[in-house]
Amino acid sequence: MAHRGRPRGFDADAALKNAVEVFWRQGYEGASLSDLTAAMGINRTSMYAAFGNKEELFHRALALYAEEEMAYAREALAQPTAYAVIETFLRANAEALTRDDRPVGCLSVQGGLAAGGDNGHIARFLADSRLAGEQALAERLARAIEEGDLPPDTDPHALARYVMVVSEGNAVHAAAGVPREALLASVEIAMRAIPTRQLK
Amino acid sequence: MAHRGRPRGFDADAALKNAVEVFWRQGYEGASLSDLTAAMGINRTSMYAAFGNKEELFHRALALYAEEEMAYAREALAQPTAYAVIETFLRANAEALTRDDRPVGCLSVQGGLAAGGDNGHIARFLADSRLAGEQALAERLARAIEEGDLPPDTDPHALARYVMVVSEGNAVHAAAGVPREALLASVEIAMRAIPTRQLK
DNA sequence: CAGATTCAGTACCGAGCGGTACAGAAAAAG
DNA sequence: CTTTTTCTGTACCGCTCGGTACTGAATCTG
Repeated sequence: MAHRGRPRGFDADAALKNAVEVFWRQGYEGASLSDLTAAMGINRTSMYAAFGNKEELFHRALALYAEEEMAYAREALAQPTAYAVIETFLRANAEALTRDDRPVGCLSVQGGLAAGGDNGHIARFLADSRLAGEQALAERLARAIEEGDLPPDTDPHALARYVMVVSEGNAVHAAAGVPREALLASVEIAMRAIPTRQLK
Repeated sequence: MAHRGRPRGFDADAALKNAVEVFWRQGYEGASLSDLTAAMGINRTSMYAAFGNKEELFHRALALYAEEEMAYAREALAQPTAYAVIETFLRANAEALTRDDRPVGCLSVQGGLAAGGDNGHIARFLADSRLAGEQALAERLARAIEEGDLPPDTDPHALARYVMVVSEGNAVHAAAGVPREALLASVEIAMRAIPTRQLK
């Protein structure tokens, strides 16, 4: 199928990347179309032609965020031991929450927590996406139990949920301006709750 | 000073209590004046006469929330040992986050996380109020160190921050619909990071 | 009683929202 | 060249927002 007419004059991926930052800083409801299009450097009309509407733009933005800004999570899952998986994840998470070239905090956490009215499905969508990460971690921990890397009576879902609780709590702290070193100190304490193979 | 004119025809405290629930469920920006006055059972005009404006109403609502819904935190601080203080706080917190006669989650956490634009000072105000609680806990833990109740090399601020991280992470989970038992399981794991006098 | 204050209710303000319509220019295919 | 598609830009849609003005009735003090 051939292409007819004037081609798109902007880089949709680059524009989406800029939209991510706006949603990250201001949340779904707090980011107005004027904010978004201004940051994306394109016109209102072009945005609707390229992405459909605000909600679809948000979905695309969250997908890009998960792919680029959460890459450390997938890398952490590849660590050889459960302890290393968790420690790598939480430390990288604390650093990602406080990168000085990015908004502080986590897009998924602060993007839709307050959306309780008409946009309740946004909050549910974000919660489900976080739950998917928690599930992936639980499966990795279940494998660790099979490998004798965690005590056999460990509940992998409960442990994964605890890790995500620390991650999200740190996200709330980061959004409040707590510095990186303080987040890492919380990670260090949190790691004391993780069983190690040696202690078994 | 005497009172002249028609007296107020509604219970301001009861109306404020209803406003708390709306802010709790929908956040600061998500709660419209129509939502608020409808729940409070009073007129728009009466609200402005009694509370000033939306932001002052929110301040009053948060104060009432801290006084009534966070009473368990002050009770927890009165526990005899640091371990008991933390465990009592986190368990009561998990239950408060999932009371079926109240909105799920924490007003302070979900009330203003997404407020990044004009209402940024709301988020900062909420963060400061959470920090005050963290500071109170840190002082209680410092006393515990003096009493030999925690190892002398313990950093009370870091430990208090960790406890608040767990509390806020659980608040995020609760807002996502995670049930009480799951929150309590995270508390149980989190407690493994808390030193006890016996283990010293 | 008169005067003061608050009541409930409604209509309205300017502003911003998400989204659309329409303009005229630009760049591709045939 | 014509046609088609997308471009940029502006104006506008209906709606909701927080907040105000005004009305007439109600209820207090003095």
